[in-house]
Amino acid sequence: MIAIGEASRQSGVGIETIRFYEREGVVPKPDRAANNRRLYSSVDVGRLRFLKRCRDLGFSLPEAKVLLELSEQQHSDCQSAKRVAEIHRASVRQKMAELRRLEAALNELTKNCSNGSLECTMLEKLRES
Amino acid sequence: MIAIGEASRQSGVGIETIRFYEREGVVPKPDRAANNRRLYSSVDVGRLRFLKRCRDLGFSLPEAKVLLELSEQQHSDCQSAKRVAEIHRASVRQKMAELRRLEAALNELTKNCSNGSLECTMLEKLRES
DNA sequence: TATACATCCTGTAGTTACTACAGGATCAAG
DNA sequence: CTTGATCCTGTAGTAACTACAGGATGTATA
Repeated sequence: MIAIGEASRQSGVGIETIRFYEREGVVPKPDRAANNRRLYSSVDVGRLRFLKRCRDLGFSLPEAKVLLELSEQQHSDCQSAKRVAEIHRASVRQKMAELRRLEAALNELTKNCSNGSLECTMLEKLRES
Repeated sequence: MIAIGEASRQSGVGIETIRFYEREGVVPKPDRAANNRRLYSSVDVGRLRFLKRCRDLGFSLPEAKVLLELSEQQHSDCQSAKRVAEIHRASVRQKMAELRRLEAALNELTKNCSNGSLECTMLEKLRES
Protein backbone atom coordinates (compact mmCIF):
# COMPACT_ATOMS: atom_id res chain seq x y z
CA MET A 1 0.00 0.00 0.00
CA ILE A 2 1.42 3.31 -1.14
CA ALA A 3 0.65 6.99 -0.57
CA ILE A 4 -1.03 9.22 -3.10
CA GLY A 5 2.21 10.77 -4.33
CA GLU A 6 3.65 7.39 -5.21
CA ALA A 7 0.36 6.31 -6.81
CA SER A 8 0.51 9.45 -8.89
CA ARG A 9 4.06 8.67 -10.00
CA GLN A 10 3.23 5.06 -10.84
CA SER A 11 0.04 5.87 -12.76
CA GLY A 12 0.92 9.15 -14.38
CA VAL A 13 -2.25 10.71 -12.97
CA GLY A 14 -1.71 13.93 -11.00
CA ILE A 15 -2.36 14.00 -7.27
CA GLU A 16 -5.12 16.59 -7.50
CA THR A 17 -6.64 14.62 -10.34
CA ILE A 18 -6.67 11.42 -8.29
CA ARG A 19 -8.53 13.20 -5.51
CA PHE A 20 -10.86 14.67 -8.13
CA TYR A 21 -11.62 11.20 -9.52
CA GLU A 22 -12.39 10.03 -6.01
CA ARG A 23 -14.79 12.94 -5.36
CA GLU A 24 -16.51 12.29 -8.67
CA GLY A 25 -16.88 8.59 -7.94
CA VAL A 26 -14.79 7.55 -10.93
CA VAL A 27 -12.62 5.41 -8.67
CA PRO A 28 -13.66 3.88 -5.32
CA LYS A 29 -12.60 5.59 -2.11
CA PRO A 30 -9.23 4.16 -1.13
CA ASP A 31 -8.30 2.85 2.29
CA ARG A 32 -6.98 5.33 4.82
CA ALA A 33 -4.02 5.00 7.16
CA ALA A 34 -4.40 5.80 10.85
CA ASN A 35 -3.19 9.33 10.10
CA ASN A 36 -6.02 9.78 7.57
CA ARG A 37 -3.75 9.56 4.56
CA ARG A 38 -4.97 7.68 1.49
CA LEU A 39 -3.46 4.27 0.80
CA TYR A 40 -3.43 2.74 -2.67
CA SER A 41 -3.04 -0.88 -3.73
CA SER A 42 -1.64 -2.08 -7.04
CA VAL A 43 -5.23 -2.60 -8.18
CA ASP A 44 -5.98 1.04 -7.45
CA VAL A 45 -2.91 2.08 -9.41
CA GLY A 46 -4.02 -0.17 -12.26
CA ARG A 47 -7.36 1.63 -12.36
CA LEU A 48 -5.66 5.00 -12.50
CA ARG A 49 -3.38 3.84 -15.28
CA PHE A 50 -6.39 2.52 -17.18
CA LEU A 51 -8.12 5.87 -16.85
CA LYS A 52 -5.00 7.71 -17.95
CA ARG A 53 -4.81 5.60 -21.10
CA CYS A 54 -8.47 6.25 -21.90
CA ARG A 55 -8.07 10.00 -21.39
CA ASP A 56 -4.94 10.05 -23.54
CA LEU A 57 -7.02 8.37 -26.25
CA GLY A 58 -9.49 11.22 -26.01
CA PHE A 59 -12.32 9.36 -24.28
CA SER A 60 -14.41 11.62 -22.07
CA LEU A 61 -14.28 10.95 -18.36
CA PRO A 62 -17.77 9.34 -18.34
CA GLU A 63 -16.69 7.14 -21.25
CA ALA A 64 -13.49 6.22 -19.45
CA LYS A 65 -15.50 5.36 -16.37
CA VAL A 66 -17.80 3.08 -18.39
CA LEU A 67 -14.82 1.31 -19.97
CA LEU A 68 -13.24 0.85 -16.57
CA GLU A 69 -16.44 -0.68 -15.24
CA LEU A 70 -16.77 -2.95 -18.26
CA SER A 71 -13.18 -3.99 -17.75
CA GLU A 72 -13.84 -5.00 -14.17
CA GLN A 73 -16.83 -7.18 -14.92
CA GLN A 74 -16.41 -10.92 -14.66
CA HIS A 75 -16.70 -11.49 -18.39
CA SER A 76 -15.72 -8.12 -19.73
CA ASP A 77 -18.37 -7.02 -22.17
CA CYS A 78 -16.55 -6.66 -25.44
CA GLN A 79 -19.60 -5.57 -27.43
CA SER A 80 -20.32 -2.65 -25.14
CA ALA A 81 -16.68 -1.63 -25.05
CA LYS A 82 -16.51 -1.71 -28.81
CA ARG A 83 -19.64 0.42 -29.04
CA VAL A 84 -18.10 3.08 -26.80
CA ALA A 85 -14.95 3.04 -28.93
CA GLU A 86 -16.97 3.34 -32.14
CA ILE A 87 -18.86 6.35 -30.85
CA HIS A 88 -15.59 7.94 -29.89
CA ARG A 89 -13.98 7.14 -33.20
CA ALA A 90 -16.91 8.76 -34.97
CA SER A 91 -16.52 11.92 -32.91
CA VAL A 92 -12.79 11.99 -33.65
CA ARG A 93 -13.56 11.74 -37.37
CA GLN A 94 -16.13 14.47 -37.10
CA LYS A 95 -13.73 16.79 -35.34
CA MET A 96 -11.12 16.09 -37.97
CA ALA A 97 -13.55 16.95 -40.76
CA GLU A 98 -14.42 20.16 -38.95
CA LEU A 99 -10.74 21.07 -38.65
CA ARG A 100 -10.17 20.36 -42.33
CA ARG A 101 -13.04 22.68 -43.14
CA LEU A 102 -11.55 25.31 -40.84
CA GLU A 103 -8.14 25.06 -42.42
CA ALA A 104 -9.56 25.45 -45.90
CA ALA A 105 -11.53 28.48 -44.77
CA LEU A 106 -8.46 29.99 -43.16
CA ASN A 107 -6.45 29.43 -46.32
CA GLU A 108 -9.15 31.09 -48.37
CA LEU A 109 -9.37 33.95 -45.92
CA THR A 110 -5.68 34.81 -45.98
CA LYS A 111 -5.10 34.02 -49.64
CA ASN A 112 -4.86 37.57 -50.91
CA CYS A 113 -3.74 39.06 -47.65
CA SER A 114 -0.66 41.30 -47.65
CA ASN A 115 -1.03 41.95 -51.33
CA GLY A 116 0.19 45.47 -50.87
CA SER A 117 -3.20 47.09 -51.08
CA LEU A 118 -4.13 49.55 -48.40
CA GLU A 119 -6.98 47.43 -47.11
CA CYS A 120 -6.47 44.02 -45.52
CA THR A 121 -8.47 41.56 -47.61
CA MET A 122 -8.77 39.19 -44.69
CA LEU A 123 -10.34 41.76 -42.40
CA GLU A 124 -12.50 42.90 -45.28
CA LYS A 125 -13.83 39.41 -45.74
CA LEU A 126 -14.60 39.13 -42.05
CA ARG A 127 -16.52 42.39 -42.23
CA GLU A 128 -18.56 41.51 -45.32
CA SER A 129 -22.31 41.90 -44.90
CA MET B 1 -31.60 51.43 -33.55
CA ILE B 2 -32.86 47.97 -32.74
CA ALA B 3 -33.39 45.90 -29.60
CA ILE B 4 -31.14 43.06 -28.52
CA GLY B 5 -33.42 40.35 -29.89
CA GLU B 6 -33.33 41.84 -33.36
CA ALA B 7 -29.56 42.39 -33.12
CA SER B 8 -29.26 38.73 -32.22
CA ARG B 9 -31.32 37.70 -35.23
CA GLN B 10 -29.38 39.95 -37.60
CA SER B 11 -25.96 38.89 -36.35
CA GLY B 12 -26.51 35.26 -35.51
CA VAL B 13 -25.09 35.83 -32.02
CA GLY B 14 -27.34 34.68 -29.17
CA ILE B 15 -28.89 37.24 -26.83
CA GLU B 16 -27.12 35.91 -23.75
CA THR B 17 -23.87 35.82 -25.68
CA ILE B 18 -24.26 39.46 -26.71
CA ARG B 19 -24.69 40.47 -23.09
CA PHE B 20 -21.73 38.26 -22.21
CA TYR B 21 -19.56 40.01 -24.83
CA GLU B 22 -20.60 43.33 -23.34
CA ARG B 23 -19.70 42.26 -19.79
CA GLU B 24 -16.34 40.97 -21.02
CA GLY B 25 -15.61 44.20 -22.86
CA VAL B 26 -15.41 42.49 -26.25
CA VAL B 27 -17.91 44.97 -27.65
CA PRO B 28 -18.57 48.51 -26.36
CA LYS B 29 -21.57 49.12 -24.13
CA PRO B 30 -24.51 49.95 -26.39
CA ASP B 31 -26.83 52.90 -25.97
CA ARG B 32 -29.86 52.47 -23.74
CA ALA B 33 -33.44 53.51 -24.35
CA ALA B 34 -35.36 55.47 -21.70
CA ASN B 35 -36.69 52.16 -20.40
CA ASN B 36 -33.14 50.86 -19.90
CA ARG B 37 -33.26 48.50 -22.84
CA ARG B 38 -30.18 48.13 -25.01
CA LEU B 39 -30.22 49.75 -28.44
CA TYR B 40 -27.98 48.57 -31.26
CA SER B 41 -26.89 50.37 -34.42
CA SER B 42 -25.92 48.72 -37.68
CA VAL B 43 -22.29 49.24 -36.69
CA ASP B 44 -22.92 47.27 -33.50
CA VAL B 45 -24.55 44.50 -35.50
CA GLY B 46 -21.58 44.52 -37.86
CA ARG B 47 -19.25 43.99 -34.92
CA LEU B 48 -21.29 41.06 -33.69
CA ARG B 49 -21.34 39.51 -37.13
CA PHE B 50 -17.57 39.96 -37.36
CA LEU B 51 -17.12 38.19 -34.03
CA LYS B 52 -19.45 35.40 -35.08
CA ARG B 53 -17.39 34.80 -38.22
CA CYS B 54 -14.16 34.70 -36.23
CA ARG B 55 -15.62 32.27 -33.70
CA ASP B 56 -16.97 30.06 -36.49
CA LEU B 57 -13.43 29.99 -37.88
CA GLY B 58 -12.24 28.70 -34.52
CA PHE B 59 -10.47 31.86 -33.33
CA SER B 60 -10.52 32.21 -29.55
CA LEU B 61 -12.52 35.08 -28.13
CA PRO B 62 -9.35 37.07 -27.30
CA GLU B 63 -8.11 36.50 -30.84
CA ALA B 64 -11.48 37.55 -32.24
CA LYS B 65 -11.35 40.68 -30.12
CA VAL B 66 -7.87 41.54 -31.42
CA LEU B 67 -8.99 41.04 -35.02
CA LEU B 68 -12.03 43.23 -34.43
CA GLU B 69 -9.84 45.96 -32.99
CA LEU B 70 -7.40 45.68 -35.90
CA SER B 71 -10.32 45.89 -38.25
CA GLU B 72 -11.53 49.12 -36.70
CA GLN B 73 -8.22 50.92 -36.90
CA GLN B 74 -7.87 53.68 -39.44
CA HIS B 75 -5.43 51.71 -41.60
CA SER B 76 -6.26 48.17 -40.63
CA ASP B 77 -3.03 46.42 -39.72
CA CYS B 78 -2.78 43.58 -42.17
CA GLN B 79 0.51 42.26 -40.86
CA SER B 80 -0.82 41.82 -37.34
CA ALA B 81 -4.03 40.28 -38.60
CA LYS B 82 -2.10 37.82 -40.68
CA ARG B 83 0.06 36.92 -37.71
CA VAL B 84 -3.02 36.08 -35.62
CA ALA B 85 -4.37 33.97 -38.46
CA GLU B 86 -1.05 32.14 -38.83
CA ILE B 87 -0.94 31.27 -35.15
CA HIS B 88 -4.45 29.98 -35.38
CA ARG B 89 -3.74 28.00 -38.51
CA ALA B 90 -0.80 26.37 -36.76
CA SER B 91 -2.98 25.37 -33.82
CA VAL B 92 -5.58 23.95 -36.20
CA ARG B 93 -2.88 21.86 -37.87
CA GLN B 94 -1.59 20.68 -34.53
CA LYS B 95 -5.04 19.60 -33.42
CA MET B 96 -5.50 17.76 -36.66
CA ALA B 97 -2.23 15.88 -36.22
CA GLU B 98 -3.29 14.96 -32.70
CA LEU B 99 -6.63 13.65 -33.97
CA ARG B 100 -4.91 11.60 -36.66
CA ARG B 101 -2.71 10.07 -33.97
CA LEU B 102 -5.79 9.35 -31.88
CA GLU B 103 -7.61 7.71 -34.74
CA ALA B 104 -4.68 5.46 -35.52
CA ALA B 105 -4.42 4.49 -31.86
CA LEU B 106 -8.15 3.74 -31.73
CA ASN B 107 -7.91 1.59 -34.83
CA GLU B 108 -5.01 -0.32 -33.34
CA LEU B 109 -6.88 -0.69 -30.06
CA THR B 110 -10.00 -2.22 -31.56
CA LYS B 111 -8.30 -4.20 -34.31
CA ASN B 112 -8.67 -7.62 -32.79
CA CYS B 113 -11.71 -6.82 -30.73
CA SER B 114 -14.72 -9.12 -30.97
CA ASN B 115 -12.59 -11.93 -32.26
CA GLY B 116 -14.66 -14.45 -30.41
CA SER B 117 -12.21 -14.97 -27.60
CA LEU B 118 -13.51 -14.72 -24.08
CA GLU B 119 -11.42 -11.71 -23.23
CA CYS B 120 -11.86 -8.32 -24.90
CA THR B 121 -8.52 -7.48 -26.47
CA MET B 122 -9.30 -3.78 -26.33
CA LEU B 123 -9.89 -3.76 -22.59
CA GLU B 124 -6.87 -5.99 -22.16
CA LYS B 125 -4.70 -3.48 -23.96
CA LEU B 126 -6.02 -0.66 -21.82
CA ARG B 127 -5.17 -2.68 -18.71
CA GLU B 128 -1.65 -3.63 -19.78
CA SER B 129 1.02 -2.79 -17.22
C1' DT C 1 -59.58 48.32 -20.57
C1' DA C 2 -58.14 43.87 -19.41
C1' DT C 3 -55.34 40.23 -20.31
C1' DA C 4 -52.13 37.46 -22.35
C1' DC C 5 -47.81 36.83 -24.30
C1' DA C 6 -43.32 38.39 -25.91
C1' DT C 7 -39.34 40.62 -24.80
C1' DC C 8 -36.34 42.77 -21.88
C1' DC C 9 -33.59 43.46 -17.38
C1' DT C 10 -30.00 41.83 -13.56
C1' DG C 11 -27.61 38.39 -11.32
C1' DT C 12 -26.21 33.75 -10.44
C1' DA C 13 -25.04 29.01 -11.39
C1' DG C 14 -23.97 25.25 -14.44
C1' DT C 15 -21.05 23.00 -18.17
C1' DT C 16 -15.60 19.77 -18.78
C1' DA C 17 -11.80 18.03 -16.57
C1' DC C 18 -8.96 19.42 -14.25
C1' DT C 19 -5.45 22.84 -11.80
C1' DA C 20 -4.02 26.00 -8.31
C1' DC C 21 -4.01 27.63 -4.27
C1' DA C 22 -4.80 28.65 1.14
C1' DG C 23 -4.15 27.21 5.52
C1' DG C 24 -2.95 23.71 8.27
C1' DA C 25 -1.31 18.83 9.92
C1' DT C 26 2.05 15.22 9.77
C1' DC C 27 6.22 12.72 8.53
C1' DA C 28 11.24 11.56 7.73
C1' DA C 29 15.98 12.85 7.88
C1' DG C 30 19.93 15.10 9.80
C1' DC D 1 14.61 19.97 16.97
C1' DT D 2 14.35 22.02 12.86
C1' DT D 3 13.78 21.72 7.96
C1' DG D 4 11.57 20.25 3.96
C1' DA D 5 8.58 17.01 1.82
C1' DT D 6 4.19 15.25 1.72
C1' DC D 7 -0.37 15.00 3.00
C1' DC D 8 -5.21 16.85 4.30
C1' DT D 9 -9.79 19.70 3.27
C1' DG D 10 -12.13 23.10 0.90
C1' DT D 11 -12.60 26.69 -2.45
C1' DA D 12 -11.91 29.16 -6.75
C1' DG D 13 -10.25 29.59 -11.35
C1' DT D 14 -10.02 28.12 -16.40
C1' DA D 15 -13.17 29.05 -21.89
C1' DA D 16 -17.05 30.53 -23.78
C1' DC D 17 -20.98 30.37 -23.27
C1' DT D 18 -25.93 28.68 -21.67
C1' DA D 19 -29.71 28.36 -18.62
C1' DC D 20 -32.33 29.79 -15.41
C1' DA D 21 -34.89 32.80 -11.48
C1' DG D 22 -37.47 36.57 -10.51
C1' DG D 23 -39.16 40.64 -12.02
C1' DA D 24 -40.31 44.80 -15.21
C1' DT D 25 -42.01 46.41 -19.45
C1' DG D 26 -44.02 46.41 -24.18
C1' DT D 27 -47.49 45.01 -27.66
C1' DA D 28 -51.49 42.86 -29.62
C1' DT D 29 -56.02 41.14 -29.14
C1' DA D 30 -60.85 40.66 -27.12
